[in-house]
Amino acid sequence: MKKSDKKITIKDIAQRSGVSIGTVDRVIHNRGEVSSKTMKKVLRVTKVLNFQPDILASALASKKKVRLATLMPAVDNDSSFWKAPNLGIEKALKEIEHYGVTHSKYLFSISDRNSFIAEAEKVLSDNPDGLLIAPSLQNEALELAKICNAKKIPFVFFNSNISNQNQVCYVGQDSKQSGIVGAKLMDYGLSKGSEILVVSIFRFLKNNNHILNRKQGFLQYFESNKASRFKITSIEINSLDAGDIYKALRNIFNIHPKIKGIFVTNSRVFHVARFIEASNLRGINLIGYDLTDENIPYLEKGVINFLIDQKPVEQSYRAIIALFNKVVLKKNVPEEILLPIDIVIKENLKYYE
Amino acid sequence: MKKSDKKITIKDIAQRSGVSIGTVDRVIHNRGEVSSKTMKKVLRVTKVLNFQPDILASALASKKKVRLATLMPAVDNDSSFWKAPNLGIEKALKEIEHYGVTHSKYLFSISDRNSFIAEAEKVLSDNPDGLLIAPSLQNEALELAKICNAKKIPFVFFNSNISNQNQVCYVGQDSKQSGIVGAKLMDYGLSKGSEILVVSIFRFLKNNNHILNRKQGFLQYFESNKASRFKITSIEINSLDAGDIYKALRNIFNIHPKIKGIFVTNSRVFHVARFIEASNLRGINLIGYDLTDENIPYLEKGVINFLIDQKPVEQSYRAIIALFNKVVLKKNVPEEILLPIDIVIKENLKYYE
DNA sequence: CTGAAAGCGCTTACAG
DNA sequence: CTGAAAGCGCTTACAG
Repeated sequence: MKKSDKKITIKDIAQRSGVSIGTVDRVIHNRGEVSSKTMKKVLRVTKVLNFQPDILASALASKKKVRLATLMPAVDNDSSFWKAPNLGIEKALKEIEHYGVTHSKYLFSISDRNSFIAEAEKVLSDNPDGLLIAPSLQNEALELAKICNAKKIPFVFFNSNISNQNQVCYVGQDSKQSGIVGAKLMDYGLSKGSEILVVSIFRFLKNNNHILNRKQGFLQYFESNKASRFKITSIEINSLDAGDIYKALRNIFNIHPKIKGIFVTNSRVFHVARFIEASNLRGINLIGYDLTDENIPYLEKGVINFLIDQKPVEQSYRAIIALFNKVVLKKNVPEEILLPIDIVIKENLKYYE
Repeated sequence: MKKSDKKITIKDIAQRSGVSIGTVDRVIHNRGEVSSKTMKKVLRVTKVLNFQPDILASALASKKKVRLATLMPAVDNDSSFWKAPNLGIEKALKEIEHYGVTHSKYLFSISDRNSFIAEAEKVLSDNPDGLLIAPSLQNEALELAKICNAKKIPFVFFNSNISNQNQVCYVGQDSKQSGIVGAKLMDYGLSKGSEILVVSIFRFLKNNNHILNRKQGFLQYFESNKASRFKITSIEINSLDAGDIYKALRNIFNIHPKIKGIFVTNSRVFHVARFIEASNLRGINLIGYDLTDENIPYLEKGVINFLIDQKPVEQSYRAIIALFNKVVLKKNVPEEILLPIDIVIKENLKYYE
């Protein structure tokens, strides 16, 4: 709190070291052409005076341009989830544009692996100074990560993660824990002996740990806590076609007509809500993910009881800032930035939209 | 997106207007000594070129110092709630210190109206350029607001609000809506016919709308939705003494032994948790506010089911930034910044701490 | 009322 | 290996 009043500048440290400010700049940025003797001297003074460079002045004087890029899914016509990250990216860019940061976006289709590969190639040929990746198609993203490492392009994963790829950082939710939260909410509201259904809907389920982990977390909660209270059934639907999904749900309800709780492992929960409405089912506890345009009306109507929000806007915002900190400010960035598992009901919805 | 590539500067607009950059600066900052003719000319060019001043360069060149101040409750030994805002204030200050912002803190005791008045007088005699106020003692804060208006000191309310005082902004939660959220969670988990207790604990209850509004929201939910499902009783405890609180609770439980749900309208919910534990009561649904050091252990143990978080760190952070935007950057600030009503359970706790 | 000049703290060639 | 100088976009006295 009481720090010395006057801001100390490279001028001060130049004087105290008996060199010119140009030399000070060289040692601060470690760009060589300095004798080890003066190097040491300057570094010492730097420490002693606790010099903090003024990054505003630095940005002003520097003509350097930094090019960032983002590779993420396009909004598909099934779910609008991927609209939100754009807002976070834009917000972050606005804050850092004064630092000479530019940005390009590359969009792939979440149901088309080839589109991922094509866009990844474009990114690589543009050779950005830093890359933001949503690795929703895990196998393909893994390949990309390897190439980035080879080309020394620092990258941040956001929304979902792949462990140990030398990413600068992962920004997103702990997917398994979010499943546990879903389970707790289910447990809290369901009466003893009820039957529960877990629904996973994704084109390439085996290729997406994010969704699998949620299911695992959900199941684990009941295994460890109250194995006997509920009977749990799971289905996987490897299609985004509304007809296919409807058929699969109708089929499972024919077999298990007494299901009273449904947990959907991603934003496709609205399909289940539609099914419930169309089938005129009553008293079903429905929990899913994400405040998408498709889901929100069902939360408001009470067909969906809880939506778990992953803060998609903040994810991309924080991810860009993390990349900026690493690439531009050379700051240390934490390996993981885990965002809250927000529990959204009709009554607190408007503060998350 | 496609904006003209080159950044346009006061130099550009000086050239295009046929004046010097000094003059441009005068009109941009409206500091007079400019003929209306050149004024108009320069303004026109400014619009046409869509000139955006570089605030980094501006801050660098300017020697101006801006003094902000905060008046808020000290941490009392009953609840640690007021620890959190300090973090938000510090985070904000770190981000804006390059702009020449300094800050002083003034702490009053939430149980001592005179201490508020004493600190308010100190603030006023220091005459800051902007003031952050937590108006927990409403009547006293109201007086202060009036004086600030007279002295033209812009101020932001945070945590709780007093309407129509010409504040720059209110940053905090919608207290009534948070009560509604509490009610919904109570409703969701309680079986029909249960009895509910609403507990308010505060030294000067009548002097704090924030807490009263929460209660009102809670009651309103049940009045409008399910009047008949539950029986609801309320008590007010105008003391922070643990003995007094314990006695009051014991008394109410003697009269209403079948209470199955308790809603506490502020961070003092841990008192009720202690009572429940000590009395060995079972199957009680307990909902309260704030992730304080006192409350968290009871959430973890399962004595408290839900805590509604008001994001105290973010509140103060956003409040300082709002003040900064208004005072330093002369930006427009929204009248209200309403933060989410976060629902916290044991399972998602760690992401909010 | 207006302009020229110095300076904020740093970076970037350029000369030696 | 090192220093002096110009410049980033803006603000601030100072002359006139």
